[in-house]
Amino acid sequence: MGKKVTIRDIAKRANVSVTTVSQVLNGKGNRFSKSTCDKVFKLRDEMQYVPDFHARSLIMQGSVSTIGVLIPDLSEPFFGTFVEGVQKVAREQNVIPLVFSANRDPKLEKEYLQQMVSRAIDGLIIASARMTTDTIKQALGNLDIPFILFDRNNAQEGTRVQTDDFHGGQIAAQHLIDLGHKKMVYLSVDKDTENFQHRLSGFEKVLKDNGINFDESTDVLYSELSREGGEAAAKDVVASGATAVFCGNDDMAIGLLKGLRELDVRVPEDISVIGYDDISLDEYVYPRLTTVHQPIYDLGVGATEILLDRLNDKDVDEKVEKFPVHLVERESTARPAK
Amino acid sequence: MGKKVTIRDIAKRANVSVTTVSQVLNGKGNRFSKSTCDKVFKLRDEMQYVPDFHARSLIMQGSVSTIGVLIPDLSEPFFGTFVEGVQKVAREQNVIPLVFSANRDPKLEKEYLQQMVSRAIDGLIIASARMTTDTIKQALGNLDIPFILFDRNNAQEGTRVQTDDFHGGQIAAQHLIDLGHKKMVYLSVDKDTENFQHRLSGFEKVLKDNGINFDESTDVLYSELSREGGEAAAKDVVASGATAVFCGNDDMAIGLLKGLRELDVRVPEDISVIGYDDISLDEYVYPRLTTVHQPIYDLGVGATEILLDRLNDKDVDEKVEKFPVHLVERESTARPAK
DNA sequence: GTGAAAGCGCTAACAC
DNA sequence: GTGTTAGCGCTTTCAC
Repeated sequence: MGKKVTIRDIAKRANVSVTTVSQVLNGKGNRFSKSTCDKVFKLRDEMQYVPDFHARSLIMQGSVSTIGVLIPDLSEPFFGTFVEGVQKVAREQNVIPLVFSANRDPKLEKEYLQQMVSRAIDGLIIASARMTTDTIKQALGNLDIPFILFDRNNAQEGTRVQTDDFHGGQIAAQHLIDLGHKKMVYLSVDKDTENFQHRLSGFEKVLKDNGINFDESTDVLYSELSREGGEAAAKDVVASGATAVFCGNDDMAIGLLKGLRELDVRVPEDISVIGYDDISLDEYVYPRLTTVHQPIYDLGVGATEILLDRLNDKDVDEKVEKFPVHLVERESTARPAK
Repeated sequence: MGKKVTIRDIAKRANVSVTTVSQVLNGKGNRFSKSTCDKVFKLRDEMQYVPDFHARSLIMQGSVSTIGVLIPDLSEPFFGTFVEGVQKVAREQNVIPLVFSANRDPKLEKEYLQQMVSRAIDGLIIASARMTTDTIKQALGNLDIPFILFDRNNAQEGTRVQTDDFHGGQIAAQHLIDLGHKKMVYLSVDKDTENFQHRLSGFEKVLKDNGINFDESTDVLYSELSREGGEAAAKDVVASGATAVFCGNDDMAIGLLKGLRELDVRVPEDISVIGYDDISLDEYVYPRLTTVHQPIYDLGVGATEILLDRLNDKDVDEKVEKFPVHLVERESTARPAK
């Protein structure tokens, strides 16, 4: 017991050659007699044969079947949802996704990347702020494994899926202006990650266009990109004197909600809060969070579809696919108090 | 470009044999001259050689290095956190975790299981209510791949990690009783999943011991095990006339909080709510959720440690490791109104 | 209809 | 110090 059943074992028991077994089991058994086929199939079930993936893929290097997914942190629902999108497409197209969460550790990211390469993955989806296209290409060696970049990535090249962050920033600003706010701040993360920068640009542009003062040196607040970070920023937000704050993402916004509550600042009566992402939690915090919706699940779906397309036709050009964002108005924003 | 670099290519360029390259690269090169070693290392870097995992593991079937993790849904932070725990230990012990999220689809679960087997994983961690030990053993064929069961599992056998659900139920009941509640209901999922049943038993026992009426046919409310499910149950909860409700898990509790708010029922003034799990969100909902803490991350750590122990010494007995639970008192519970 | 043999990339005895 | 050789489990060409 416990010994792995091989195609040889089956062959022996069936009194046929390994070739026969292999062919029959792979549906290429037209040329064999029905009785032989039946015998082999029966034996496979009986002996619970499972083909050895390693041996198999050692030979059939070509057959698309595994993609790697590298993300920062699985305990964040944001990435979990993204991965679910990936898995959906993978499932449909019969490819196996290998998911690694690298905990934002560059060393680990590289290690996992190598792992995936050595496991002969056919393509990659990478979500990591830290990794540059160069780092990735280097880790990939001179193999030309196609990869798709996602979110928080400074990359200027490479195929990738994105949402329109600039427009997202605009949407947030317009909403706040429509409500009548005159003094707003942007709460973001202290890294010049491209997409947060874009959001700021869009936000700032609309403010300026509407003749509202916005000074990056004082009206952008920085904190950690997490609920804890948002919570910690509460007193800075209050100190800023703003009547509305645009948060870099929903996690920060949700943290901020808590922080403000503890300072006895009412949302949205005293301060309006608008987030970014539209994670499922937004519906369940109090007050329900107004936010800019990003189609996270769809991004997972889209990234995977693009990747799989490229795998099937290697010569598809590098491209950037942008997904639309939109406002989801809930209860954390309102007209400022007079 | 694009062609995979093999150990042979290196050997050729270095004018040595494949053995030499293999040995040197695997740190077993004491017996080779320094110059040879240097040459090989240099070439490896230059040519960006990455060993082929498949070829390698085809031979070294024994060397522990990959474990499979099968969970229901990655977008649930509960499981995400669990997996992070797994990854931590895996990282430390240099094993690679393959994570699959099967979306609660039994067919998919089986498929992924087979995938993992064919990828020659050395051990498994399975979190799935649906899978019985038999199903698993069957999917595993006659291989004796060690596996650890986790959460929501009806299994009566097999090594597994658990928390003390019975005690958790007792804790919840005691807390509510201490606050002075006399009429309580249990909101759970309509599946007789063992651990929810245990929680109920513990809850009920303490109530009865305190001379409080509890009738399973009327005082147990059922709904979906999700935030949506909790929300939907709000009116039933109100209709029950209870002053406190014990929820099967935090997701339900958080949904319930929202549902009650929409019904203009105040928590905890009108109704107290206590959850189960202690997911990180609890701090951020309003009111902050009182709950029974399960060490989710630690469970991931524990499960992995046990698995790895078994892998290193196959003869460890099947065992059940229980992790302690405790009350986390926040703001969603209070004395009932007079 | 069926099987023998080669070989995927690698490691590990065992020679020399 | 270094190379030869066999073989992991599988697929595939080609011969019978």
